[in-house]
Amino acid sequence: MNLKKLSELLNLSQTTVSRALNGYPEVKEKTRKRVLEAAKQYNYHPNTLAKSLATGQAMAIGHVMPMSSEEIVNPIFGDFIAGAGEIYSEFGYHMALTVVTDDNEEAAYREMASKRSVDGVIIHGPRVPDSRIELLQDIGLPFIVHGRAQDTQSDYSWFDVNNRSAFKRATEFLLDLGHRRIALINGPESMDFAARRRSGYEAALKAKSISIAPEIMRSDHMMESFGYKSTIEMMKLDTPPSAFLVSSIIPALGVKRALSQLGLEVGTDISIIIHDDQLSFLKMGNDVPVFTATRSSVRDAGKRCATMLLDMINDPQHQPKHELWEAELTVGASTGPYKA
Amino acid sequence: MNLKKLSELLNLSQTTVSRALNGYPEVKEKTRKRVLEAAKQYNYHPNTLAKSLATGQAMAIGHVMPMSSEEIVNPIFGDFIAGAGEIYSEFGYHMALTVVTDDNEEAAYREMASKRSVDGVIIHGPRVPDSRIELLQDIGLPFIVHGRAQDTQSDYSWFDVNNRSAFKRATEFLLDLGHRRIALINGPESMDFAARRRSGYEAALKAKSISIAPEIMRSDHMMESFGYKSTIEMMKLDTPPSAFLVSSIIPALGVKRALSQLGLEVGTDISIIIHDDQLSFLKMGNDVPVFTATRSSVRDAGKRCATMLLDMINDPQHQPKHELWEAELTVGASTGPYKA
DNA sequence: GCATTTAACCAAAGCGCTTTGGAAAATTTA
DNA sequence: TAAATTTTCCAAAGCGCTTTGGTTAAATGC
Repeated sequence: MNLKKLSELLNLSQTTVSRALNGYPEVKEKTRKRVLEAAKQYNYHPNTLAKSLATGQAMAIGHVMPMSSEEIVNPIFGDFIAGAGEIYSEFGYHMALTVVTDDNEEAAYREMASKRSVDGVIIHGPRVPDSRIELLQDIGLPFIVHGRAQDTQSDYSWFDVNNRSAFKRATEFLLDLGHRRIALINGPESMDFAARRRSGYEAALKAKSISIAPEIMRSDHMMESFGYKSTIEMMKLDTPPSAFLVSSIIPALGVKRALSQLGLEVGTDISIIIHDDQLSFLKMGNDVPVFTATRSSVRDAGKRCATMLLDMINDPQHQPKHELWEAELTVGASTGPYKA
Repeated sequence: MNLKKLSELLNLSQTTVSRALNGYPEVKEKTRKRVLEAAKQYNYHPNTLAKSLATGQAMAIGHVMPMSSEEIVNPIFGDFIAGAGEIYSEFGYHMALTVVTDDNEEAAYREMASKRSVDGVIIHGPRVPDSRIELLQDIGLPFIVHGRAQDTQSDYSWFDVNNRSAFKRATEFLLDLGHRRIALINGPESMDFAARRRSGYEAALKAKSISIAPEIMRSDHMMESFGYKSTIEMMKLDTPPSAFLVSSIIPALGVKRALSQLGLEVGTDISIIIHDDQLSFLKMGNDVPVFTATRSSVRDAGKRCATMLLDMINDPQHQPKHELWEAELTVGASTGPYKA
């Protein structure tokens, strides 16, 4: 069923049928009703491609899922996409997902722009600095960054969680419990968020005149095994850490596994505090959370990013917008006072 | 830059330029070279929408991501999509992702078909029975099921892991170690894969004349907390299980957490065997895996499904195809002989 | 009652591509 | 060298929609 057939069936012009369906005023109410009913009866939906071609709006948002050389899929991605997807559905957009290897990422954006297959894109996992920002500004494709990049001259829209303050806060929490030797298990420091987290951690230590100890700071892809391995190694040091600050629940699972294996009880013998993206499948603990954490739902972040981007797209003279969310500290069972 | 401008620049007709770019033979080699160079120079990419409209091929595959009422995002999804996406990229397709709440899923498929925005779809998480199969057959949209559904009359294409044999094998492995009371922590039994897994588990028990004990069998969404809670409860029984068979690494983490908390050492005091989808971010253990597991990479499954679907789409008179992969048992540190 | 406005509809152009059915130019055949 | 064939290119139609610029019929103004 297409417009032509439907209009013939109704003895109306395509113009009128189209207008009736799209809610234009220059069509009699009675006619509109007739059209809507027929559309329903014949399960008519306008061909997306034709519509997009005619209107110049692809009604799609592009997401590029970079596949690191280590072939790790960031679990954050799934939850973020779920959030964003909800918003897209609500407004009739859909999500065009492209999987690329790291080195093809720029080409992927160029293609999206040139093919006119999306109305905007979301940039995931910004690095410091990130060439994608300038690229998209050049080609003039609306975009929003989930996170921020540093060292960028120009202004652009971003949504971010205040990673620095969250990690400063978390470190202070541990310091207040009496911990002085606090390990940092961070994400890859080429990533902007990891750099900011480290900066927050260091700021809190400096404020207490505690020196930064590189031997208890690690940064890598946030896998379970990374947390495990780092912990095992650090606990062998002459003065091992008494607390761990971990960038994600995934490596934290590894930290916990290592500590259990060493016969240490988390929350009493040794403390763990994490940043929790509230991944839906890893909600742990009921009344008392398993991990003390700075929390911020990545799902909600997805929703917000999508909303902001759609707003931008539908407001031609939009100015760059910024939004910074504070993470919330929730105390769980994984932290306790320093035990000598 | 579009075809018209490019052809004017080249002093050629749109026809010739189009043919040159698409590799048709009726264009002089010299001309083709000239066209290709100009296309590159001006960074010309054909407008996807126009191309799709003209050819009738959307060059897109639809994925519907159902959002359960519990709002859980299955982490499997991310890895599967990464695999499928790789194949799509390779063949110039893209992925159209739609997030829907459970009750809107059928409508989402109908819309995709009617809007002609995708050339085919992948069905995730088939249930027993699953109405989507008949629906898609009705509307005539090519599809492949990741998994299988039962109780379906007609033939359709699917790709599946042999869940039954995997769980039979895993159960037998535990039985051989002397375990007689084996708990099953399964996915939701409305899901086909979970039903098959249970069937494999029961078959192995029956073969040894061990009775099925409902009090040590659970099925629910595969969250960490589900594994934890189930374990705590089961270990309170008069005759608690001496081994756990767990449907995914996620609830297995919860099982392990509960057992550690109870002071039991996994692998000696009590055994865990899991089905491992080899989620990239949860690779645990180096030489010896943490968990004994039946393994099957969901990432590879995504690749294979995508390949099969594209094959179907490009072969108009395709017959339904089926592919069943066997999971591989790898022994890790989480299992050991039965200790009275 | 006639001119003017408004309401309701339509024909046709256009979005940017592919593809059909020729036509002109180059090449081969006789 | 003229005819037949092949090569190379092009004009125009069509994919299914939206939208511009009418036109006709009904309503309003004076």
